[in-house]
Amino acid sequence: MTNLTEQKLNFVKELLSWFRENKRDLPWRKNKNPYHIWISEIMLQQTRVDTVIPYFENFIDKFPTIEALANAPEEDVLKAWEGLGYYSRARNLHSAVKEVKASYGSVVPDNPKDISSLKGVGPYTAGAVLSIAYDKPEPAVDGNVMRVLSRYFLIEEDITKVSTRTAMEKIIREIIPSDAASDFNQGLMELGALVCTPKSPKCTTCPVMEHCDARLQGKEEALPIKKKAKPPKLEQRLVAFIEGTGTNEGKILIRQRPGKGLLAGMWELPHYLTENPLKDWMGSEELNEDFVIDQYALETGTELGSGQWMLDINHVFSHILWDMKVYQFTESHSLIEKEAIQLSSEYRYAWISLDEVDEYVFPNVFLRIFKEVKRTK
DNA sequence: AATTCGTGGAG
DNA sequence: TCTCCAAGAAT
Repeated sequence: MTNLTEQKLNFVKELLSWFRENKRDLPWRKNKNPYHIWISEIMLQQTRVDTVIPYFENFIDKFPTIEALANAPEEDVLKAWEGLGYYSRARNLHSAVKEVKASYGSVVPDNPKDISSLKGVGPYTAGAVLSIAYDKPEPAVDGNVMRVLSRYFLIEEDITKVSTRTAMEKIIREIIPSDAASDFNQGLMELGALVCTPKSPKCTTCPVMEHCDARLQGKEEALPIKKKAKPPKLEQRLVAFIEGTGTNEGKILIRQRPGKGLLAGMWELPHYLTENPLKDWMGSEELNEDFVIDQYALETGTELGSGQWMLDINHVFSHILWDMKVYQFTESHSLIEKEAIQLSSEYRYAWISLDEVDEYVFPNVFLRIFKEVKRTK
């Protein structure tokens, strides 16, 4: 460390001092338990701190140790993740924890090679766990860090590019203090979260504002450079809220999605993508209901009675916008044997009462539909 | 390199 | 209401 500029040395000193005075009291900062740090880092991927806190506390309560999580059924793990989004994180975490139990004596690996081999652990998470839990001087470059660095050093590269992140990891390796890696990395992220915010950065109270190149040139609001994401693709979907008759009296029909892709393995109400999205649903309600009846028959070989509009609801994913209309149907009669339902479809089906909803894992949009239905009835 | 993975809060 | 986006990883 002989060619460090004064700008860099100043940055480390002021950042550490600021962090130790201003760090938030967060649940995963109560101790240095590597398992806890790991869980928090997975949950925090693309997810706000305030959203994560209750999930983290419940998760640690349900699965206090590596062994407890490794031994838990996947369904229980997903249930604890319900509503948090990006459900592959939960599956990968569960798989990785089993691997830690099997291959590392239930101890979270403390070196880059081993920890990076775990499912769901990428460059950021590997560095975060190694530095925060084990004080290893590894970079943990997330969106906060890239925003802070891009401003402080006036880096005008697109931060959505991998090459930009690796360049920043190189900068961190040059300046990360070997005796304070944990506080340094956390300090960078904390500064980005509390002071060097995306909009209206609070430069007047920033501990490193004096040498911040972006601020000195009045460019802090223009950084970081980030390519705009494509708008979500519109999908108009017709949802079937099907109430059972006979032995299914008082129940509704749900189905489980395939194990891969969007909302993998989650339960939902049956719903069908319209072929030609008509702007603002110009088609008639009758045509919509007939479409559902036809699609449902094709998928399950079972007939539905006439439908009735229940509610409209939208849900935005990162890349898809579901514009949904929910119709209520009653089970009419089976065209074929009930057991055949599962044979003609990539979905599994189940009749449940609304009171049993909490025994299955549903993505948020369907929980909202259930809540609305319960409120209305 | 570009796309696919959820959700909800802030302005 | 609309836009952005938050402690990213896998493919």
